[in-house]
Amino acid sequence: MGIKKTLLEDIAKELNVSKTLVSMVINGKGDAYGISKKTQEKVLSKAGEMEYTPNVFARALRTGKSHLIALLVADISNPFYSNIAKYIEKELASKGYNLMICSTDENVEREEKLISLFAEQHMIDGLIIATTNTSGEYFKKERLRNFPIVFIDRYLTDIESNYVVANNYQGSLEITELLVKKGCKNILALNITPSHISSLTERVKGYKDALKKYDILFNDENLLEISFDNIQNDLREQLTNRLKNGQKIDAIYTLNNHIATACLNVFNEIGFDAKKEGVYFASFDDISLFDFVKPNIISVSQPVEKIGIEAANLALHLIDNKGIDSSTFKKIVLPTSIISRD
Amino acid sequence: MGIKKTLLEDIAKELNVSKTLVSMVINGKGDAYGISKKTQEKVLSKAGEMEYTPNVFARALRTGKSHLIALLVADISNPFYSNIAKYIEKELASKGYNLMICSTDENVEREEKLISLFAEQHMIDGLIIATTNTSGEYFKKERLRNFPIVFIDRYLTDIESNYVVANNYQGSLEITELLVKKGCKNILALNITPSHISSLTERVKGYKDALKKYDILFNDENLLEISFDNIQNDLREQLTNRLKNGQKIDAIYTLNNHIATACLNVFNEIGFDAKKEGVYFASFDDISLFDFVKPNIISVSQPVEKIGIEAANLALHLIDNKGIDSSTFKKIVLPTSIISRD
DNA sequence: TACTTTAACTAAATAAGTTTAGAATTCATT
DNA sequence: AATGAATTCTAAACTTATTTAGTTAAAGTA
Repeated sequence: MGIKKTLLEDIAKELNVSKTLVSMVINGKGDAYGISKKTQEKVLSKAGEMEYTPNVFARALRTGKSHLIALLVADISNPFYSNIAKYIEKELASKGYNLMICSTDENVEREEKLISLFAEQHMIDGLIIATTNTSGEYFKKERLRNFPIVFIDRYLTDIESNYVVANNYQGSLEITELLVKKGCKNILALNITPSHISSLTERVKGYKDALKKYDILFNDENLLEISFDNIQNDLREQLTNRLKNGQKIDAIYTLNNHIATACLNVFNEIGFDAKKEGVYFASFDDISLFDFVKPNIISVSQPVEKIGIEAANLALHLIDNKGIDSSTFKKIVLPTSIISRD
Repeated sequence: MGIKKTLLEDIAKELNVSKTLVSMVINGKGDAYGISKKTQEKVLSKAGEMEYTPNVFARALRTGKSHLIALLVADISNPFYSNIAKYIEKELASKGYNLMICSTDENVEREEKLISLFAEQHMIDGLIIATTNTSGEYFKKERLRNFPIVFIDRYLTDIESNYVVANNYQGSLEITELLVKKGCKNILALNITPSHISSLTERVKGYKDALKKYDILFNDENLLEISFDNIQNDLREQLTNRLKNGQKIDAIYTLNNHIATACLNVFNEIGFDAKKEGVYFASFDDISLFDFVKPNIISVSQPVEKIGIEAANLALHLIDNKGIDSSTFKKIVLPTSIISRD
């Protein structure tokens, strides 16, 4: 049946002291409560000897703190998110916090259910989220007021919030600019729909503004919206259609890594050789394997490590200053970098 | 300050019943305890109206069940693990369980600390782990006896355990065989060291047995052990050295995706063109992007979805049958498939 | 000596549920 | 009418910590 866990009371009995005292010492408050050095030592050594580990649930129940933070992302198998997750976890671990990672599958209902489960009932102390929600309505709930939430990757434009994001606008502007400088006049941008999320709208804006900057008229047929739910098929259809009709393309720019890989797949399927056709391939979001992929990929790389670390620390800051400070929102926008593979 | 949470007691007061009754109804035990249908309805509707959600800590404290399962892997940003994680999470969510994912960084101490934190103090109900440990000694601890643990990807040979793994031996044998059939006689295998983990030793065995099967003498200089901590540099050094000296190579076979990507990087660095040199490139572990990578990669693909689902269900099974059944261990070995890109 | 202060410690309340043992009411039976 | 059984519900104990309010004993002071 396994061995019985050591409780505070067991240590207390062994030493003929109260469990109050043991609790105080274990939590490092011995000095603050005036427990003698000798007693503190006795308690600590006995606790070690008996392999005491506190019951996290009893502690969380009493204190209201679980030392647990949740990370909600669309899909943990997306390397962008799994990399961020790695750094968040590392940063939190160093501060004594643990991370729960959950995928929402870009499903608003599931996202809200998870938030309700975790945050509203205070199972977690804080939440880091790449929201898939269209609006901030849900986050205005009374129950979520004052709950430490850090948005990453995407933020909601209709509510004030704490967030850590890459400079999507700037990155997109720069990569488009680079393509233009390489002589491109007809850059086909491939976006995901529904594309209400801030990161995508800003990338679109960056793309358009770069064109404007160089007096290139934005052409409606050069921005395709690919359905997220049926990405492969929809992309194949729209792309082949676009390649046949309309003005000749000199670059394809995918607005995230998800479309980028789908696009590579479609290239294979329809036998499109970007190099042969003289078409540049560019993508927002870099994946390390892009270094070895057949059509050279020019990409915007996001500072995933920085995003992770900043998000973790912002969450911890909000937890520590709950209530206080709640009127000022931290908005952290980090620079991206262009990786031009020639 | 946020709004006060609804408690069982609040519902009880509103309806003039005991919180015992409310608890029973909420937990679906109304019929079992003979609570009248009418009362049950009243309770449920009031609970909905007041947006009641149980306090997970109070519940976990009393019942000893947290409905939390932890997944420990070396590195959540490794696509192999993040994919498995995704399917485990999905499967668990459908059964009312939540997942905590943690990276151990292939660090035994960190792994043991996490197990101690989570499992020994029963923060979690079960553990799914791709262990980085050399031996099963730690898992023999009295405290872990009878704790539901499912090993994935790797298992320990010196203890009996429940595990879900791919058939590493068979997969490695098959891919080596394929290379031999393509005419390769000098296949350079690249392994990670320390390589005590079962998956790697079995892949090595599969590699050697395939050679034996075709009467090819295994050559010691054709199995390089690359240091995990310094993978890029060590690989560069050993590979360039091996390419210069010794018998000419006709294939390179990396024993996991980590070495595979490192190897691709080194190819770039040292300007090695596998295709030009007439060297096949093969790898255990498939990554979807391999489809577009420059030297064609022949790979062994593991059934990640299946591994995730089986592991999740095995963990749940162990949790449900704790104590019972503990003498028989489930060992699930799943078939791999070869992806030969020609 | 009597009173205050300080040091060192403890009993009991508390967090929010679940479970056990039993009570109150109704109904049926002799 | 009394007894037994079934139905429906509840008080109190319990889970394991933390925290509050307070006690005891020793030391210091007037």
